[in-house]
Amino acid sequence: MALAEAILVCLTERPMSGYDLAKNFDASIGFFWRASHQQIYRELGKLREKGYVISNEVKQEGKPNRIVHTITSEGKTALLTWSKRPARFPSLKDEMFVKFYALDNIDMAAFKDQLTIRMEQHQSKLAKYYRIKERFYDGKKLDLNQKGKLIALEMGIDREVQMIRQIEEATMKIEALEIS
Amino acid sequence: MALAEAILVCLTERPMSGYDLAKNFDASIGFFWRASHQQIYRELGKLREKGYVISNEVKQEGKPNRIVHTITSEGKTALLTWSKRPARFPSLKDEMFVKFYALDNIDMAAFKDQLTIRMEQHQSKLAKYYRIKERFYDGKKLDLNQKGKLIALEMGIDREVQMIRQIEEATMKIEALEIS
DNA sequence: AAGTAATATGCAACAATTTGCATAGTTACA
DNA sequence: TGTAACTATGCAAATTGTTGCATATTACTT
Repeated sequence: MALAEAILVCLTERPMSGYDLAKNFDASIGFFWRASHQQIYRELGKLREKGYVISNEVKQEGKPNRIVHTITSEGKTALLTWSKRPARFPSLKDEMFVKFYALDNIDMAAFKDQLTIRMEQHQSKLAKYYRIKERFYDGKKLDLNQKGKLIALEMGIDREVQMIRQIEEATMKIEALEIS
Repeated sequence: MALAEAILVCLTERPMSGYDLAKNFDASIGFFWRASHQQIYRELGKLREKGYVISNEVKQEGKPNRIVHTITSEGKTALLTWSKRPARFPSLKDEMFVKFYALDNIDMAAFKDQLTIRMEQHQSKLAKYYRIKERFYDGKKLDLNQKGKLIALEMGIDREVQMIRQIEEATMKIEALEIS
């Protein structure tokens, strides 16, 4: 249940509302741990119960009031404890691979189209990562925290590059099968 | 919910018991879609209700009886329909990356140890993949189904090689941070 | 003037996953 | 003779994740 920790990690940077966190997940830490706003709000409730965050309502005019969550020292302790526990081996789940296991029972033309779509998705993700890298990291003076994020981002870039190459290669292999 | 489909894919090869499927998931298709035996048994119940499999008890002496599941033509139709739907983009979740986002709030020594452990896990997974490739694919005459599995396996190998390299690089980057 | 997007929060239902337990016989080893 | 591993199945509870809905205001577009 690293969702709790991912939220706490975000809150070490600055106090945030659920909405802020959801945006942060969309554009940053969520590259490596996805979560919807519904999940985030529910988890924030649990974190408040445990005393890992305190929540303050901030009046806003026009818009609905924001509830800003701040990490407590208990929360920081919990983070440190978590950091010492070994990270779980990620369980990969990818329908695309399952389809490779059933080449003789699927619609091959449809599958090839899907591979193309999938490759494009990885390309647009890659482009997004590059934009972020350029905008926030290249040529900037970085503190320890930012350097860590940059390492993760570069690993993400690497992964997308690999996925694109892998799908290209797999597509060619499949085409070769069909000719023979 | 590709678990249902992953099971059906396995059953296209031959009728299997829940136990057989669980082993299959441990050693083959589960590399790309993990599932526990509890999940598999429950899903088999659903597949039976839908008429996608039929289940027959086979008497065994000494051991508990096996319940062998066979895919029906409805099941095969469902597989074909599924194959035409675009595969979901896999949502990656990796605690390790989350920890990179919190370098200034974690126990760095513990984290480095974890990176080492993680690298070893990828190495043993890689070794396993190589053994399977050698044993079942290298120098063998392969049908379409087996060729598809081999493509997936090679993508898996590629991914593990990348992960090992990535973690090595990341470890070096972290060490460089600490010296400066 | 109406529609859409963005801001901001959250409930409820459902689906999927994990974890722990339970049963029960067989085989192999020390 | 005990104990561990393997065969074989499954329930129950808890957690996590997805989908759909609901509210309410501002700002921009058609």
